[in-house]
Amino acid sequence: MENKKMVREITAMDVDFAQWYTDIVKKADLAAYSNVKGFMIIRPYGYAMWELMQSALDGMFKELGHENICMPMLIPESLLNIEKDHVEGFAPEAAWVTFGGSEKLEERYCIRPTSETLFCDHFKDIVHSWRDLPLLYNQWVSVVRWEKTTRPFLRTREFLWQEGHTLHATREEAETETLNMLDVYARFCREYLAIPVVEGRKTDKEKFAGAEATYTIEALMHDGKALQSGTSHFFGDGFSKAFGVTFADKNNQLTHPFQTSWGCTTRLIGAVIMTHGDDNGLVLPPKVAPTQVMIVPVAQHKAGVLEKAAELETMLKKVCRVKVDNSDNSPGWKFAQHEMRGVPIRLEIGPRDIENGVCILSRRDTAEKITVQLSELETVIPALLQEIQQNLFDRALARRKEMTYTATTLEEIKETSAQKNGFIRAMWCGEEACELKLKEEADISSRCMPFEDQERVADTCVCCGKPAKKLVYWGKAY
RNA sequence: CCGGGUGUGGCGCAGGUGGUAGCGCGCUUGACUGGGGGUCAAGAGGCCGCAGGUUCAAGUCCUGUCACUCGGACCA
Repeated sequence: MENKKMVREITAMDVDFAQWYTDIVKKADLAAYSNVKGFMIIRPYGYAMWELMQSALDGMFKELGHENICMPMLIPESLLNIEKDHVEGFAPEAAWVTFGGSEKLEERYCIRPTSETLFCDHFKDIVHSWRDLPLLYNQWVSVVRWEKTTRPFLRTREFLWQEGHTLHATREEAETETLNMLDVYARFCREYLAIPVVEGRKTDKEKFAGAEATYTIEALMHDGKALQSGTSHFFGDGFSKAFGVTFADKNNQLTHPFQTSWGCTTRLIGAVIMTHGDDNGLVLPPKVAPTQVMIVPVAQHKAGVLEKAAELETMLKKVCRVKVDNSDNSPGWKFAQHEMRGVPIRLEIGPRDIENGVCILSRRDTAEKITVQLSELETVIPALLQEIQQNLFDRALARRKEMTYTATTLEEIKETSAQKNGFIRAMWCGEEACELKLKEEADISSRCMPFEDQERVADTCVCCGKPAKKLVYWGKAY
């Protein structure tokens, strides 16, 4: 058995979680390193997950009236420079194009790190009247940010994402949009990824460059570190003013519209891995598992076994994403392999089962095995997939609760941070100085000011002792 | 960008004080097998990350460099 563990070559999670993560990404063949430093190749299995996420999210966006669009990849420097805070925020990680063919360009182009400026420049041309609003746009593209350290899915120099950009006639409407879209993300994480998230507002220190307010969903990983899993920004009319976007309102007054943007990325794949995985590898929520049921024939050389497996596959295709593993490997090898890749249900079928008209279903999340009549599969499997989906969410939520602490004094928060990883609920006065001090002394940053759970756990700031304004979730983050 | 670690067949690793490159797994061929990574037999596969240097002789010592990895700073 020792030997078999070595063959599996997955480091145990509790020994070194970060190492476990990078190992499993490679072993499960989700991604590979490219020859371009800091860039990642998303392999078919990982990309299939992304496609499932993409299609679910896109459906949610469209239901709310958003349309897809595609902007250029390059941003003229002059355009990027228009909004001061924005350019300062992104300058440190901008990548530049300076040549076109053999000719040095008059003006260099930034490879988009985000597309607010491009959208504004376009909005300026197409918005004239209140009748043109709102504009509800989204694009599925990749962006480039020259990160110093990279980690597959969590931080790479190029990543796939969607960025929604909307323009509204009133402040209220734009604010509502910002919060609605945050809620779409939160719902998506809960319902599809089985990841519970804390919705809240970022402090000014943590907000997006150029935004008036940034809202976030924060998830908690297996090791107690937080992961910012999606953001939604309210820009006010700051960008419109800077870019000269105007429209004639109902009173024929020239007015600057209000803007939002929101995005989530392939980082969500990392979130799924780090939220649900275990010592045997990935555990995928059924809704985003490329293969939901893997049929493993046993004694497949015997007459009728492969035929029966294929028959079941055809039947089950109507109710789930199913595949047969009829490769040459031994059944035991296949079991381990598909567990490592996180397939939610394994269906074992062999000669004995066929005789009895049954098969065995094995759950990835609990390792539980049940014997099921073949005639009942079409109803049992969808129900089981749903149960697994729910169980993963419940489990993750329970773990998050266990790893959420409360602190009221500086000593207490330092001690909690030193001993535990997780969210720490503590009051805050609103001063950036206290955020900096907590980073310095307790090694934590503010994750968000949650919408819910604004319990007044103390009257004074956990750091400076001045009157407290908000409850903040603090933590170590990826 | 700063600090630690690691680069040796496809993967995981071993190779004190320099002296003909090894092991496990995988792979190939065949046979037996098959309900948790099976067994036997016979094979194939390596400019030891890269570039210099020291030496009669470098995987091993020195210098440089690159890549990966962990942690920090910065960020989705």
